[in-house]
Amino acid sequence: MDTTQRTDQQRSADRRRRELLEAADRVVLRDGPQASMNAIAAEAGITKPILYRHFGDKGGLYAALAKRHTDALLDSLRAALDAPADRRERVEATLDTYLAAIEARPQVYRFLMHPAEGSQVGDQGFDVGKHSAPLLRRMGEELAQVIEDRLDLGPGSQQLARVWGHGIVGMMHAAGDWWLGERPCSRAELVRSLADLLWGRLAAAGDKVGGPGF
Amino acid sequence: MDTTQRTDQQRSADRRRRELLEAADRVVLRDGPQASMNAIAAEAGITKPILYRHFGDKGGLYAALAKRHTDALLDSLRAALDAPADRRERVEATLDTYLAAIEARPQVYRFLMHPAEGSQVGDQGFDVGKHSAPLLRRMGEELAQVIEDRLDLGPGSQQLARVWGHGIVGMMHAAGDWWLGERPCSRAELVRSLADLLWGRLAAAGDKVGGPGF
DNA sequence: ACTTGCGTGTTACTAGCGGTAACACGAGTG
DNA sequence: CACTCGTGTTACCGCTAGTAACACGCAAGT
Repeated sequence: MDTTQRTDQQRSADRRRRELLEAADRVVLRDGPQASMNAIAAEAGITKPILYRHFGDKGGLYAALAKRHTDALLDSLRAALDAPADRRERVEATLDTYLAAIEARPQVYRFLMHPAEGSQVGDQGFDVGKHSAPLLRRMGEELAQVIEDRLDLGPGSQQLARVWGHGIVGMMHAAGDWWLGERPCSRAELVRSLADLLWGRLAAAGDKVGGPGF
Repeated sequence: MDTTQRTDQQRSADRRRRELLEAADRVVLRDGPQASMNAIAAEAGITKPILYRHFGDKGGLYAALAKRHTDALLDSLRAALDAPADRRERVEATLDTYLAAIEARPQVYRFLMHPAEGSQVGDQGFDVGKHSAPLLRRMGEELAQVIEDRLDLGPGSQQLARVWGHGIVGMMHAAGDWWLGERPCSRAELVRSLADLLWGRLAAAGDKVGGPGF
């Protein structure tokens, strides 16, 4: 009841929670996102109700799990975005950081973005649809803030920055997802191609064959 | 055994299949993607095993359901992409077509892209993660083909076109998703902002405040 | 020392899901 | 009349998320 005791208990609970999260991480990374609560509990050496006491429901556990990876990724992206270099270099560094992250830990990435990847039957996997969006949204909003803070876009800059933030994040995400699956080129080439796209090479390219408006 | 009879039966089966798909469509659009096979069967006025005989499993039914909407969307996108106009106009028309589609039928869109949106408990919803990707991939590949066919990109054009195809589709998708949720601006403004981004306005913008490399 | 409370853990259960086996009716065919 | 074959059903399995109810241990209060 007194404060010190409460603190002790709280600490112990926090440690337990961390242990449970680490166990969940192992299972999810091994079995994919359709890992059952039973399996996670077993990995942690305890039984289901304890998991539910700590995380409420499966969504809660997933959210806690996702937050760890999400925060880590966002931290490294912020670092790349804040590096002292010119704009194109920073953009390329940020793209490369993101791609390096998903390349280094594809299981984590697939867990965050592609929930029911390995599922085939019952499929009560995590409903990541609900939770992967937040990651993309957070990245979009953060990028929008950076754009608005640092670029002079004239009137309507806030709205423009937000559109661009979400659009660029989506571009990075989709291209990265495709690249991770097919590996059609090196990471550096992908980064360069995307930066070229953002730098207007699409508009600047010439037409290939003659045609009316073409 | 004879051909006419087989044809009759096949026709009847196809009609039945269409009816079932329409019933499934109604249920999914009403109950969200976590609609149960039982509910779909009930809406169609039959029982589960018939559904399974027609579609194999839940994924099969979803795939058939998704294919209808996906094909329709891709058709209208192709039309916009092929319109006789200059490049920027075509890009804007395509973006606008996509956004108009998701704006007009947001339930369909959310079903295709955000599987477990309304789920809260058991959540054995469709695993759209597995099936939404194909839509984005198809759009990316088609766009890549168009880009490669019509633009003169110099050496490495095929790879560049594919990166751009998937990247642009991802940009459109993410921006559209965000826009559909928050409606921060009109559709036309969004289209214009995205086209501006593709036209290199990000690179062309000036810095806002003085700084070393900034 | 005895009881009271509380945190931690368990077993045993419910409700609902996807999916399937086994059976039943109806129509055309030898 | 028997025989198949398509269409439909009921009744079940195994699995899941999530929950009640009970049991141990340990510190505090009297």
